[in-house]
Amino acid sequence: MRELGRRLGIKAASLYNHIAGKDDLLDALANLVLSEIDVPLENVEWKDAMRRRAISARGVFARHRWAAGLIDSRDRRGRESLAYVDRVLRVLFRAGFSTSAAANAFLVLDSYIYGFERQRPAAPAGEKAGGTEAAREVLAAIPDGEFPFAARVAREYAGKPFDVEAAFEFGLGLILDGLERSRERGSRIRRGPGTDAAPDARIL
Amino acid sequence: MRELGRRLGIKAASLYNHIAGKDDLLDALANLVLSEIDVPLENVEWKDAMRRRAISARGVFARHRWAAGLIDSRDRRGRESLAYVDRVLRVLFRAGFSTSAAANAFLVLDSYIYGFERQRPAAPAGEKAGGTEAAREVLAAIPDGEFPFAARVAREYAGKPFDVEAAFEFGLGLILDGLERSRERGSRIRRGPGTDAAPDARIL
DNA sequence: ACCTGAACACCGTTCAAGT
DNA sequence: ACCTGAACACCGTTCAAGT
Repeated sequence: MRELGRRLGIKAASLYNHIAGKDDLLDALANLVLSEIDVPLENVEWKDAMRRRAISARGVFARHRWAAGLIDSRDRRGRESLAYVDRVLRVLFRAGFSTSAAANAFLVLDSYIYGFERQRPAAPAGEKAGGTEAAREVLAAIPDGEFPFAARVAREYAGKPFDVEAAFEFGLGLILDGLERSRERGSRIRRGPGTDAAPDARIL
Repeated sequence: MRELGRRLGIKAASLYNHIAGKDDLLDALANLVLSEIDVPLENVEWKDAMRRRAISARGVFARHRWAAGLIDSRDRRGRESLAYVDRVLRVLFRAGFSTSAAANAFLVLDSYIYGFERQRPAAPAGEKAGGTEAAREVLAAIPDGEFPFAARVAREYAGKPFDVEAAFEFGLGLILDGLERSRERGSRIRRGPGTDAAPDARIL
């Protein structure tokens, strides 16, 4: 607050003429970031829509390393937040996911998306070249002869850069394929003779 | 610090006779939590070992909601941290993962594990019965007629509890199956005639 | 060796006083 | 309507003084 005031050329106390408090500001910030994530709605297959959403979200979280933490520390009741959730679920429902299947798919995907950039050691420089420096530091921290497996990986990436985007899309592909498989499996099972499954209970 | 001192029946300043500072303490805490996660080494197939690790970690992060955030805000150079990474990689290497495949598998799995409990709305009470209260609050926050898809999910879980463990293991299964598939695909491709692939380059 | 009180440089926030 | 200075209740940390 004090720092923000300073940057605006204003005393911290004056901020309270414009916002209710720090929480208010952080909520607004979280919503702003959320609105940067793009969720295609028209003319897309669900898998493609989710892939594009995931990639867009990861980009945002890579640019603003604090963002993922901020968003899931706030609760999900702001308009922007609800609108976002609604858009994502809309895509899944339209693709035939049941209520619980959609909820699970959402949770699985977002766990991965939100967790990814947090896991990744902070890469100071560009995107593609990420990790090299971090790997070198880890390597330096490993005592001689200890932790050979960790050392092996650190040595690998101390040399060649780690392709962050490729790694993300590798995991994303796994998950999307898995969701599709379980969706098909779900409907196949339920479509057996004599079953008149409510669309609500197709999977899980 | 001041609060911690109070609980120990001591002034905050006295803490500095025992620890270097707050950062020191948080590092120790992160390592302590890490050591609670169990990574089976003997007589286990990699998939089983990773599944057990994941379930154990999720349990820890569910019990200590601050832990996942703490751990990935610290850097990975403490002994405990390195030992943990080393154990996990050892399992993967022994199962035939290449260096980069192991690194990717690790990153994908941990992104999911660390992201999961953060994503999940805080469930005040017990594990299995989680989410009901949260769902009701979300439902109450949705304006009439708006966000129909979000409302549909909220309505579902305002009634019946959300099975957190089942949801986690659903996603975990997807990812492990996907990793296995890509591992097999990897070795199949490289084992073609005339190829003498280094074990280091089997996948990705 | 360990504790204490006082102080320092910080926070976010409130509020009476100014314009 | 918006800003300011002063103050309040907090932080983590330092350090001379005590035992």
